[in-house]
Amino acid sequence: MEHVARAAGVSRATASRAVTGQGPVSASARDRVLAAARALGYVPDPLARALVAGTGTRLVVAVGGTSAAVLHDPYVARVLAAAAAVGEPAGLGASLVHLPLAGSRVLDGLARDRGVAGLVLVNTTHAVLGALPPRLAGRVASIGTGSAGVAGVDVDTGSGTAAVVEHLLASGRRQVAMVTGPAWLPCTRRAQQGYERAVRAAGLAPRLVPGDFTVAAGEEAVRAVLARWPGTDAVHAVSDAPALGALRALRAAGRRVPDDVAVSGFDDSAAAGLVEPGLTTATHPVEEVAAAAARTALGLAPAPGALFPSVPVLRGSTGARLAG
Amino acid sequence: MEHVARAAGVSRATASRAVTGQGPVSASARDRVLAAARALGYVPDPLARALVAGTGTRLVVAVGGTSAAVLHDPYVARVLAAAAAVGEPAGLGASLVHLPLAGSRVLDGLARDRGVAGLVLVNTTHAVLGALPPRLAGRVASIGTGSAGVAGVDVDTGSGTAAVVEHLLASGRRQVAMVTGPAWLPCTRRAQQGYERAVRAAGLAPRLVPGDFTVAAGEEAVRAVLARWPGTDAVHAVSDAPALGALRALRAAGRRVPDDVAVSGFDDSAAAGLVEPGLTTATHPVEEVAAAAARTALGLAPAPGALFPSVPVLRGSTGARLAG
DNA sequence: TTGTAGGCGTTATCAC
DNA sequence: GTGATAACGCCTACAA
Repeated sequence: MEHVARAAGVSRATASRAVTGQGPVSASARDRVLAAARALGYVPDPLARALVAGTGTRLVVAVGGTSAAVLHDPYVARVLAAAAAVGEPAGLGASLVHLPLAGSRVLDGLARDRGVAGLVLVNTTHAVLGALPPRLAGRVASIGTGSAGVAGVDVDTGSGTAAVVEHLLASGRRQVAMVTGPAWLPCTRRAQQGYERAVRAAGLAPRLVPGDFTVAAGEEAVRAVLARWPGTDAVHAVSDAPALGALRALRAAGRRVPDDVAVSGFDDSAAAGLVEPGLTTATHPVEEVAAAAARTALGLAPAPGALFPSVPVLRGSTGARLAG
Repeated sequence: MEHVARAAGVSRATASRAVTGQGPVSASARDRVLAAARALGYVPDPLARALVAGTGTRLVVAVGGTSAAVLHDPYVARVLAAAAAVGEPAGLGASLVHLPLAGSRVLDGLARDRGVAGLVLVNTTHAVLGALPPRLAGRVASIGTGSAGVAGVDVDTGSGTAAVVEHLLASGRRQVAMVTGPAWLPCTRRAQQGYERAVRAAGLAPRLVPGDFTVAAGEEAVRAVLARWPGTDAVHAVSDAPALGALRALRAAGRRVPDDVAVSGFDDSAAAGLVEPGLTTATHPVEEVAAAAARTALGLAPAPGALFPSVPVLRGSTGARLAG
């Protein structure tokens, strides 16, 4: 910038004002500075800017979970990529950290780290929300559950789930079980409530089995379902991975899908359209949700007022004839 | 750090030497500084460090491709996550950018941007390697094709592919076609050569059809294969996505897998184990490869001397009895 | 071995 | 409207 200022015949201060657009600058000076900057190929140093502004240079995506294995989840990778895309224009990178269920050590470290520009919480628990250091205030957004001080950005999982379950019921299923999310994760409650609402509206009783976001959990849950309610004719899972596990376990148990048992999931992951039969699920804009959370954490935009929509995607696993 | 130094009764310079481990410090002074740092919860500011060192704060993952859609590829997301994991301890974030096939504009911008600590190239072309600005020298690593000035980190796709194709041949297949990678991507040549080597060793002629890393390309390629060589009894694809597409297209064409036609892919993606029949493929340590590239770009480690290994994973799509 | 002083590139606060 | 000047937090000659 020294060079730019000299080339334009002004001081560094004026040059700075011209490139940032902040503060008073005469039109002629501004034009000369901008021209010089372009000619010299000047690019402002994000570091120095962040240093003086005290804002940090990276957007941290912190994922709650019982083990660091959650960091390998494809969904988490999508969120990270979306966060990186939001930060890129401003020269901000994205980081990925695991947040143990009961530990504010990581959170404290993040709060002290001056390199942290913003924090996006994934799989947010009340414990995390409660342990959030005050220094982070205003720079945090949560995908899912929010709180008084933390903006929550989320999908209308309740309606999305209810719509999928209603499809199961409309196609004649009467014994519909659900593989729920882990008990420690509050935002999966809404999906569960959507299921319960739909099932009760049809005059049926909910059949809940605990699970999580893994294929293995879906397999195990289905074995539990079949043992407890052998007549089950439909299984809905809190996300696609356990639904795919359910598909496998049902097949292993000799049940035909969708003839004997229908299966549905949630998220419309890449694999949902590839398996045979295709997995009925609900889609929602993962990248958009993550980007909105990232922008909110960075103070680039206010938290969206409404929930992002979730719409059913009907495929063969529930007997639908629509292509996958 | 001011506080830490004062608490330890030394100057800022000594405190700095103690925390960085660089330069001469007496043991007693070092211990006092470290103790004080811990007590005060001191965390060095990565920004200020990078500013004075001129090293940047983010690790950029640049992905070559005909369109920005490559940024949504699950494989790219895995690479980004691995890069983020490598940078995290040093307070470095990761960024994701698209590199058009024929454009050094992006590369030039990256070279000027002082926030860039290192660059990891994915889907590297010779054009990109040739257009690499000298200012980036020593801070770049490529996953796949490298060059004189750019460290290449890669998988032994040749042997991995050959091993999978040999499995096809060993199980009696005689008309084995391959869906190759895009012509502009040099590193997929090695996979193709592995296929050709295996096929020729069996006294057969190669049957090549161009494709890319998408499901749709696999579907289209299979239609071309069946039109040209109706007797085809096996299809190997350059990666899992086109292999899964091949699976679908074969089924749509009324061919049974694996009875009529065997199918194999490469990468061992998440979906490979979930489809029915399971997709035979070759696995390799994507995260390790990406982490090695990231470390190399950051100067944290020299480029690995040998190729990372790729080993076949046999599943039902080639008639293997091993579980998927 | 230690302290002092200078600088990394930028923005913000003042006088002018 | 403009130009010095002081930060931001850290590292590193250089001198002691």
